[in-house]
Amino acid sequence: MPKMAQTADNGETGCAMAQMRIKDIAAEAGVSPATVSRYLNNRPGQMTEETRARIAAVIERTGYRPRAAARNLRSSRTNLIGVILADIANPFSSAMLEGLSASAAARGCSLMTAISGNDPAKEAESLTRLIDAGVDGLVVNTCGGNDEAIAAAAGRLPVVLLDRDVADGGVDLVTSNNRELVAGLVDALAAAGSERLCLLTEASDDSPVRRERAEAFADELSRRGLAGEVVTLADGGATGVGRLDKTIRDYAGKRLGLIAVNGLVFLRLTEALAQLGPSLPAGLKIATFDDYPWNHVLFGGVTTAAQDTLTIAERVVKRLSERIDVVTTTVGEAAKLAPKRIEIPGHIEHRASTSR
Amino acid sequence: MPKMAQTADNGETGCAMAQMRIKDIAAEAGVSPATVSRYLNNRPGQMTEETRARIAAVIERTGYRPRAAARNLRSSRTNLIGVILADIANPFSSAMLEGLSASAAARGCSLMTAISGNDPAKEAESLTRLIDAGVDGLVVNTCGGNDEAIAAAAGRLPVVLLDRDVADGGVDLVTSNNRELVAGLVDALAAAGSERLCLLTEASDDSPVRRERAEAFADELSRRGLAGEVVTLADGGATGVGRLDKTIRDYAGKRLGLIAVNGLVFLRLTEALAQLGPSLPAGLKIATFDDYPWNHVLFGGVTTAAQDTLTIAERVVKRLSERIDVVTTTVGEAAKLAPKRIEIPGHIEHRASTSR
DNA sequence: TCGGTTTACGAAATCGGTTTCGTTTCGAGT
DNA sequence: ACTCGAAACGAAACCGATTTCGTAAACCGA
Repeated sequence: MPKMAQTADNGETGCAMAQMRIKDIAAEAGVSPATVSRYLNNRPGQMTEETRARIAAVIERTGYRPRAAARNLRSSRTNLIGVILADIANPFSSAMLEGLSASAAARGCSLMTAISGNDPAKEAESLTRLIDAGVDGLVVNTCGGNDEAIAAAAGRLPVVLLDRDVADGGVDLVTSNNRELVAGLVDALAAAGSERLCLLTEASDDSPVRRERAEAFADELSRRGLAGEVVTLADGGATGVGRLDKTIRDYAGKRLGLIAVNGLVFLRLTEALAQLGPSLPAGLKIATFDDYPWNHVLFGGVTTAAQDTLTIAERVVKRLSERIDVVTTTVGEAAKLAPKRIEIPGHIEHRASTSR
Repeated sequence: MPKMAQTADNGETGCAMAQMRIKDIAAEAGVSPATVSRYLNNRPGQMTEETRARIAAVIERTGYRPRAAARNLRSSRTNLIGVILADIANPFSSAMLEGLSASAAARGCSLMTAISGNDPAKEAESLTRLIDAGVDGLVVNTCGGNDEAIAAAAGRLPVVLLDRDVADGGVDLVTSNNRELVAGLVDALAAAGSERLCLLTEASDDSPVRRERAEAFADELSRRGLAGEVVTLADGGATGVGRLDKTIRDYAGKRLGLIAVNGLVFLRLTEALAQLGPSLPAGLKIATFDDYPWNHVLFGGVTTAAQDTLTIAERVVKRLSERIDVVTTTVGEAAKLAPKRIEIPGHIEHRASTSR
């Protein structure tokens, strides 16, 4: 015999305690739960303006909020977007997170975040944890080493890669237009009179982004007939700085132009230069990627290739939404979206470090 | 008449497609769904070692993963922790997020994050959105202006405040020991020979943190009989820098010691100093809060009050877990935990800016 | 006025786990 | 051998929404 587990006292005691359920609202408004549900999701099967008003009034009065868990179960949608970030200390990542948060909120979604700290094992764990949690889609700024796992995930639910691609290549990717940015920095240095250009990179950094920037750099040099090379610093410690130091000393006064491939390398460059003196050696010009707030201040301002993080975030969420909509709309395997590569233009902040 | 909606074909076709349900596992292992559920949550009602092994084998083989939404619905727990951050651009916040992420993951929880961008309206919206999503508890780094809403939330679910308190005061708070840190910085400056100290703050910053540091600063000065004052910069733009500029010029060569109340103020201070010259004016000593990576580099290294973000994060999650456990364990209103204020000691990074 | 569509809405199945409660089995005590 | 209590497990209710399907009323053109 089924138990009677309805709310016992339901008199007009305005005391809307102990969490209302949709059927309570329905009863109070004199309609069925189905109708309330339709109201909540304003579904095609419309209702009388009068019914709508009655339901609205009850909900307003009781402060009713539908339980997400129940909704998720039945509809198998959570309105959650999973985000895996490689390195939150990187301002690019934090800016990204802020942008993603805003764009997602604008679509009524919340963010579930995980941070791998550049550890592939953690990244893999985050991947399964977020998927198990039931996210509708996934944004991954991968640290590498999980390419198959990520590709596999992309086969099971919408995934958009952020900034860093996977080997396979069958997954959506949103990134800055690195070739354009590299060209912009080379432009700036050339205009400042640099005759020989170096792109500074780190040995441990074998990311697609680094490779792309390095290739673009080489292409750009040969296209303009400029001299230059890619200088790879040893990781951490004095060795790298020493190498850098040498490079700088070798060329000091010879119209050398330096580009740091990312903010971390720029930090190490700054340290090395600090040993030579607080201001730039004469004739040395500098530019960098990643627009840290400090770039305004160091050396009186460092010319910077700034990424349009807000737009990137927006496009990521937009693309993910498209995929999510397809998944929940399409019946079978039909209408699979082809993987897409989206490049967002950035811009160059011209500052004192590349003035004449 | 109830429909037969079981999985139709269930032959030994190892092809474990279309998402297994707990009853499929149960059938395959020759037990009831209840037993599988007990296995998944290793519940007190134990089972035969043999049964356990059979279930484990089936789960292993099929790669079954329980659907979180269903679990959440019945148990009304989500293993989700909501996090609201005021300003993700602040490295303190990103470090915090990383720490929270790790600590939460260690307890099998995921993070739902929202970023208010110091906008009270967004913060309020995030508050309701996260609560509606069903988080088990909430970590709030408030930007202010929502004190009653936050207090109200704390009455309905576990809430732990991060760094910034609310007016009411009835909510758990985890923060750095600001008095100790201020004392440490004053120590460093005094040891470096500064005779007159200024604490630089911003007009727009009326946060409890700023107040606490300012009070501690004043106390520390009078305790040691040192001269000094709190200097409030006008917001943004030249005015603030001008004010600062004047202060510095007035005192230059007079053993002035400056403390930036946070990283943002330090940035502006650096800008102002850059106008005077790339290295510190003679006799000027500097110290700051918030350990940005650049603090190693600027002025050859800036003495910094560093917060122990990892420990803070860990204690936040621990405290939140305690509250969550109480909520889900306790029957009635009994055993309410009293609000608690937890202070985590930080430490001073002594660098060149306060050397003799 | 009448068949044929819409439109508005309700009854009940459903999502996939968890939890309660009851039954069977098994071992120990006398 | 028989009772009793605990351990192991199954049947079925349950969480609270969504969704399907069916029906009655309203509408509409001929």
